[in-house]
Amino acid sequence: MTITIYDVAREANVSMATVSRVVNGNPNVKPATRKKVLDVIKRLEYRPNEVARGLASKKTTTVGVIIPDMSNIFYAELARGIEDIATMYRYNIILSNSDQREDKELQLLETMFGKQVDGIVFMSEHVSIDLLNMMERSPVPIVLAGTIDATGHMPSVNIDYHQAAFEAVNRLLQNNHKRIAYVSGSLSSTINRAFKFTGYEKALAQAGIELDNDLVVESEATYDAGYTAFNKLKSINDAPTAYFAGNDELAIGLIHGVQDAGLNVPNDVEVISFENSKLARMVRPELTSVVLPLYDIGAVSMRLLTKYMNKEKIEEKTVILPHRICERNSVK
Amino acid sequence: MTITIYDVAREANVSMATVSRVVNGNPNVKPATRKKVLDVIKRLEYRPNEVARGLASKKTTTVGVIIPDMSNIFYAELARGIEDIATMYRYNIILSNSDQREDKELQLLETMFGKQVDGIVFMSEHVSIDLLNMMERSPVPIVLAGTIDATGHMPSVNIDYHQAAFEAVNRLLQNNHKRIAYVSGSLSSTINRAFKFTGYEKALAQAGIELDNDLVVESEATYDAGYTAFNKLKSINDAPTAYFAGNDELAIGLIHGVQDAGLNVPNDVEVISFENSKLARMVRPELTSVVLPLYDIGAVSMRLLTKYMNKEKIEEKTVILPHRICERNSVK
DNA sequence: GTGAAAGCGCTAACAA
DNA sequence: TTGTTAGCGCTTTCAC
Repeated sequence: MTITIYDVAREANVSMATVSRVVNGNPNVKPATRKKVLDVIKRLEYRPNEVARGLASKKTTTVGVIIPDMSNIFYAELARGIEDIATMYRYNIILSNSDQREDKELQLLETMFGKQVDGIVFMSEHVSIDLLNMMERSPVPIVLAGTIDATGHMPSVNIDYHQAAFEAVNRLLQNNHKRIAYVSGSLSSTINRAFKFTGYEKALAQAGIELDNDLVVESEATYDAGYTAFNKLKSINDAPTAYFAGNDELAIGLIHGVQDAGLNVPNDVEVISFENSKLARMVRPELTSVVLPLYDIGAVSMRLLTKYMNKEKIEEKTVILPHRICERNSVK
Repeated sequence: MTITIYDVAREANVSMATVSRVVNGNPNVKPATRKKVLDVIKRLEYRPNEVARGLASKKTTTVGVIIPDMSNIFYAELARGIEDIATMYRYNIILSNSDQREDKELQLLETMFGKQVDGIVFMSEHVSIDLLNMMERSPVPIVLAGTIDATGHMPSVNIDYHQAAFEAVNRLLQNNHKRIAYVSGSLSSTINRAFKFTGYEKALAQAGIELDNDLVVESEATYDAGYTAFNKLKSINDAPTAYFAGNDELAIGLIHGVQDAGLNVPNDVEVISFENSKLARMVRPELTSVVLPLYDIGAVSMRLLTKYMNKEKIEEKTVILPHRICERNSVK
């Protein structure tokens, strides 16, 4: 038998409204009766039913988080930032994996609406029109974390990927490389295609180097793919002497490819990464990398969401966090 | 204006009970009226309010997951297994980080009870008495995933850590090592202390080697800690020639320590790990490791939980999954 | 096969 | 300062 607010009221000889008041910290309760109620609550081990509360108040203090893959270190870090800020603001999180499948993303949004979440943080490498339509008709605020909405309609938090990629490639250019490869994750990812790739392009153009499509390889964003990419590129004519890797795993795969070919990083081949997860220090040489502040992106997204949920005034609906390059030893 | 079951009923000229029946797939509805209702639902874009449903039915189809740190690759993998099976059974997941702090764990349980979750999957390196007491008085089933309950009262899924550690150390013994170090994560972790350590102990004893406490180093379970541990042990008298690492990060730190000291793995020093995450293949040499089936532990835990939630008969309340050693190149 | 009506446990006016 | 009373949107008997 679960005990309800009504039981407490009866035991304490007050109305349920009064119990509700003390439970919700409403100041309009005489200290004496507050104490009386609190005592009964403790004695009966009363615990408010948040579902009932949610139905009555139309607020569930839970937010939905839609993530491509929580076992991916990249997204796990983002999610941790989200969760930390969520708990700071007393929200709980319903976390679901979408595996980047649009149908699942759509269905997950639907599920979260049904569960009456107070808001949603959404992550994906590509936001389709259908998704955007659904989001714009959302009953609750949604913010995009580390994900790009081409229309710019949705609140979002990111870094300037284009500029960051530009700088990364420039860092390589600085060492006089003429043949710089871009080993990217999937180019169906908006960030990879429309921002990082164009940053790469721009840096080359500015250095007067013609883009060679043979030097841009699209693959999964994994260690094996990096390894494979190097082995594919090492034997082409005029092979690249430097690599811009889409993420740390790719970079490590690349480096091991180089080393297994009897070459040295950074003396024979230089590699710059784009992520700076804790993996970056777990290779020899350690990775020089653009630092993507994943945790912060998650945290700021959630903070932004709380502002929407509280109907606070929003200064920046599209926030761009700063980035930098962390110098280590994969680039001279 | 959100539209409710009542709106649908009115538009379809039926009672809300009938709408409820079609929404819930109750067969006692004439096909014609079912169709009529379905049409109205589609036209009005009606979406059932799961909170109201939860209040009325006393089931929320959501389960709580308490995890030490979701940004830790180890737990993230476990959580992914949990989530996959949860969605397979149409549950959603409320995920919260405890950072292994008992007060947070306690409070998180309380929160989840309040949210009326239908069940809980709990992970922690140490389950205190207070926690156990609270769990035994839980209104909903709880299963422990990859975590040990000394009393054996709670349902749980694990591997035989003791035996696995025993085998790992034996693998090293097989190569005639006499000085084998155990670089563990925190020994306040029940698994590390009561199972892996004793497995190590037993293997040594059986080989007639006396336990040397200088060779067991307790640290964080991180890359840096592994690196540091090697540097601490390399210069002691009769330094270890083989290492049993508590997890992959530790193992990689150890290996880089060895290499930075100008030594070779596995020729000068051998290292065996205990985890086999994807990191295991991202070092040179690749790690020989006990494979801890994290994803499966998560998946099986969740499956077990569904059985409890459905009040199915439970065959094994304490499930032990099989393990094995994956041979790669950090051990000869 | 369908409807009426009583809750589920709480919040939030509104009165007193 | 406290109590009364409607709901919140749905499920679930129980009749018909």
